[in-house]
Amino acid sequence: MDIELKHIAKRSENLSDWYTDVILKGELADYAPVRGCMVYREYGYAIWERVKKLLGQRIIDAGHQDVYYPLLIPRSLLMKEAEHIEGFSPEVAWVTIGGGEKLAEPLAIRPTSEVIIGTMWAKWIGSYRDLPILQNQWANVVRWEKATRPFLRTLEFLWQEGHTAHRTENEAREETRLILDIYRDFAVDDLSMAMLAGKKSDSEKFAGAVETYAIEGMMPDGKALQCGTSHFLGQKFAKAFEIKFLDDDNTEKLVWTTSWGVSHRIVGGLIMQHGDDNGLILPPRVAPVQVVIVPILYDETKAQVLEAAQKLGLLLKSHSVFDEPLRVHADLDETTTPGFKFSKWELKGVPVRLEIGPKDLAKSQVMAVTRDDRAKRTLAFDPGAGTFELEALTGLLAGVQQRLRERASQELSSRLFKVESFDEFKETVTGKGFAVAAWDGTDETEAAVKEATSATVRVLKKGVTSGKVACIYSGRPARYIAYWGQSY
RNA sequence: CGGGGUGUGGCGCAGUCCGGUUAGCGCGCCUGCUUUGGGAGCAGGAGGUCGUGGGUUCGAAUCCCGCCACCCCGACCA
Repeated sequence: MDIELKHIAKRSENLSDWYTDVILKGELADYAPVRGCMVYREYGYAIWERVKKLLGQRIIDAGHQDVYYPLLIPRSLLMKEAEHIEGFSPEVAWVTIGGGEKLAEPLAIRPTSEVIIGTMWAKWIGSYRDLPILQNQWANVVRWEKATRPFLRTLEFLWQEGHTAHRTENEAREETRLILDIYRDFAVDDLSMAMLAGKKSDSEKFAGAVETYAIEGMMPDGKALQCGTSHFLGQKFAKAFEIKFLDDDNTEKLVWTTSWGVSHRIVGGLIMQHGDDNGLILPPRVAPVQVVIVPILYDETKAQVLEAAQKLGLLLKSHSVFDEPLRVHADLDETTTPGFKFSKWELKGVPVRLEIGPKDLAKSQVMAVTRDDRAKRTLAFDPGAGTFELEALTGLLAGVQQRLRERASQELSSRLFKVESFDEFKETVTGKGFAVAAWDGTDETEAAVKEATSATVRVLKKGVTSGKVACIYSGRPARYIAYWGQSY
């Protein structure tokens, strides 16, 4: 049966409008009365809380501990690392008045926390025995962006920023790559997303980094979205902030540091990679509501059906899926029709819906519908005996999680194009996806390509080429094979 | 930040060009009855001073200027 979708734009026709519609009408977020800022509503914040839980656990499991540093950073600290301030100064917001008086020294609202953290580390680190330092903070930061979009780019955003200090270069480099793996695994396993992971070109590096690695997702409009970055900072910040330690050979050395972050932008990527014309499709691991129960109410049977729906809800709440209590919501509202509820929860992307009506009750079953493929099947449920096919439900949830992952993976594969000519290159990066193309490795070439196509190197493919391949733009011997694309 | 567009009950819009009684419509909302397995129907009702500040005028949603916000394209960025 056809569904009338008068309320949201079609994802297949207008991704941009669809994106805004599902966020506003799905009640994830709303625009705040401050330019470029958004309010996370209950459902949207719940998704972020899931990200915090799942990614946070991976970070903790890798040996890091959570901390919290101040929001405000004295100007003098921010100025200490030259590349860092050069990169960030255009987008820093400043506090110049406090308590009604002009401040002697302006305070920056943190755009990121390297400098204030480095300052404290210089105080805390004395010996090699104090290393490594493995910290993570969940925080908000402000970057004065010119153009904003919910989740993808906002003036204030929520993120996780990790900061580590190490005794040796090698250890810090390993940390950088470990985090990249954690980010990729989190995106793939928990969010069912598809990502390219690799090193950034110099021009795309973090301000103050020696090397930057990133995970990059591909969106349905053919544009890339950077979803997480991991930076090897070398000794640049250690030098600027004099973060030194006495090694076991009794000589004073500078530490090696890293920093890395995933922001709420990844929620924007999650939304875009998984939806359909009916709204969001959330992978069960991150879905705030994994199962919604919709009772089908008629006057004569209302009482029994409501009671059964409630019982089912309680039963499911005590069940665990993916090692966590099942997140179930029984939508017992008697003032809206079942059809309305179906659409509403589909818009919100709930992975599994359980319908229970008089016909089901008579047959001791419920109707289960999976969000991604809308497949229907019955599951045995006996309210009297309190029995339900819990394992089958777990299987349905696992199935959604896996199908989404496979679909995203196929979608990414279908958007990788090996290109041999610059014409092909241009066509690919304007709406099709990633161009996999040889690059001579120079800033000039990357800048020229960006000028001509607005595409940049998103990440480099591993390894250096033999030099026999010609750069897609300059024709000179290539140093790298790169994934190029236009980005958000 | 440059170019383009938009701003009128909660949402989507008409009205603006060419100023003139009580600013309309659809959806939503409230009440009642009938409904309820894919966004229910009928009846009644509430709700806006036209983004905002100034100006022109006897009179401004409508004309002029400033500002703000949002959308699209570009530049910049997680």
